[in-house]
Amino acid sequence: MGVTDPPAHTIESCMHVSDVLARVGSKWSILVIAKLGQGPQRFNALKREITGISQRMLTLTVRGLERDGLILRTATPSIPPRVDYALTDLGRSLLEPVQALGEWAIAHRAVVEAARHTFDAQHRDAGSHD
Amino acid sequence: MGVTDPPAHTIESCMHVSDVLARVGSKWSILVIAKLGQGPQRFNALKREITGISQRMLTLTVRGLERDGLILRTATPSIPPRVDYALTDLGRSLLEPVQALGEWAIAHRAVVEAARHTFDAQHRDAGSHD
DNA sequence: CTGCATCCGCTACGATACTG
DNA sequence: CAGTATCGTAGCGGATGCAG
Repeated sequence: MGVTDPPAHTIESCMHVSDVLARVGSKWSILVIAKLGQGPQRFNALKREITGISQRMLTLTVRGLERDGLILRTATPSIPPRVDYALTDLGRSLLEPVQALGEWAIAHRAVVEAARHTFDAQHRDAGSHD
Repeated sequence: MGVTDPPAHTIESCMHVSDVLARVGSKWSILVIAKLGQGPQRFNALKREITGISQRMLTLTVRGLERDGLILRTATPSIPPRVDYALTDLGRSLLEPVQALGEWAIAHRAVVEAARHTFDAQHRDAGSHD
């Protein structure tokens, strides 16, 4: 097709970025990736480590991650069944930019919180009197 | 404060990262940030450029971004009213890691799609036939 | 131990209409 | 032109029970 290779990043490209960020943006996803970044983990190990996650969410999260080829699911057909999850090479490569964003988050966390506080304060009495 | 850079990334740190990624992960957010990265834009201009976004979502997105100090809202009290949105310094600093992640998305887009296809194919007849 | 299906509630999202 | 309020929908997310 007549591909109109754009000189810069198009909205279309941003769409794909949105898609990835939507997946990575799911709070549980990066927690799983971060945990798996420390080495392969079993299902219950992940559930135990990631406080607050439900079994359903963990299942859906790992399946989504596996579907995207970010993690590898290794099921051992034994009794009791053992399932290990590990980052793939693709997942590890994703870990880098994610960590970069993570460092930004940590570095500017205070600024963002302050901005929120300021915004909140300005909107508490916006249009109101004392 | 005692910045004793932690030995590794803790779960708690990841929580904050999740928070930021949750905001950035909202597909509309990065589109707005990307658009604003090209220069200040008016409300309708953003709505026109970002195809598919509703007025409600744009308002909410822009307000959330402003609340976090990522963008600056400049309202001109005239008839008709004119409101310009522009990236703050904080927003521009966020643009860097986001673009890094964006390049990852573009670079590995095909791989992810292939992984999805493979996963989908394997699960279409998983457990079926011999 | 792991995974899935169901029920149920909640919040996020989209379209419309109205105000300034 | 910019923004808000309301309504309706739909997908997300949590708890439970069951199956391999």
